[in-house]
Amino acid sequence: MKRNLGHLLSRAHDRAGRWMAAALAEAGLAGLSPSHGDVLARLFGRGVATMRELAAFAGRTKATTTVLVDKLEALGYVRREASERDARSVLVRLTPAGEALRPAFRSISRRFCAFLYAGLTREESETLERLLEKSLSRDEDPTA
Amino acid sequence: MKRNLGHLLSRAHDRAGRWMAAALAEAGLAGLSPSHGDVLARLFGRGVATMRELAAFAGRTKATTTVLVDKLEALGYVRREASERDARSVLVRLTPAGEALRPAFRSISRRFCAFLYAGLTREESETLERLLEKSLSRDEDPTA
DNA sequence: TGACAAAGGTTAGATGTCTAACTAGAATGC
DNA sequence: GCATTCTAGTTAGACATCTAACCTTTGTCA
Repeated sequence: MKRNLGHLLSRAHDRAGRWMAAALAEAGLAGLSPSHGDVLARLFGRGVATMRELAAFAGRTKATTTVLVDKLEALGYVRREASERDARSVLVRLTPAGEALRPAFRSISRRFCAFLYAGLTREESETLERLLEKSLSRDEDPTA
Repeated sequence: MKRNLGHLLSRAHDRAGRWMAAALAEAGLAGLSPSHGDVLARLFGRGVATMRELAAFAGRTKATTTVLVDKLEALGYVRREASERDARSVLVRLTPAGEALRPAFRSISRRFCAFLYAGLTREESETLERLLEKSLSRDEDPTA
């Protein structure tokens, strides 16, 4: 035990982020970040979502999500709509151009998994996921 | 197997970063980021280091490290010195004010470990480290 | 020795991210 | 029914980070 879990997490996270940024660029989506990918992934799964849902899914704040959606909207991949049920709420939906990204995203997603789990056996992969989930599942700040 | 290792890594990394930022603020070091902590940690271990060494240790680029050291220097914790052996090189050294941070950093480091490994048995902790290291140890971009 | 490449650092500009403050609409409670 | 409080989202300002371009010094090699 080297007690360097912090460093390992940092390196693993950085590497995953770099891989994803490169993959997005390679797919003709230069300028999009992994967080933009999270937003799109959510829309591919649900079709429509509020800003709040997108923020929660991407693990970013509302403010950041506003900027992320601004960019996707400027690029023509999504559009904002007013919600009928709640006038405060904004619904984000894929445009046809956004829908057209779906196959590229499936490919990226599949290769991303292959990248992340490369070098690990199936059993090791499951163990790694289980331990990370266990580590994350306790109360938010046990030292407070 | 949920195939969500990317999300898990992201969450774990974010959480560790937030914990560290809060701990630094609590120690009277508000405004310092985990990367500043990495730079200081290296100096506590080695006493003196070049920009290049600090960048490698913190896992940041040279440009970022310049900014990090700028801030630590402005706060009076480190100072830059010319290297005698290589006129291109800059040596970074702790000032007395920087040295004075050492005990606070020991405490933070210890509590950080306790935080990261909380909820895991010793064996689980070792397994988690080993699997992350194994995952990180392959070639940089096997999909290229 | 002299040209050219490589390496250490910095600077400039862009971007993703955060917190804090703000607007506007919905819920709650007396 | 009206005031208070809460919630959804945006904006402004700050900061860490990156890449690209640059300067200076060192190393290489013919």
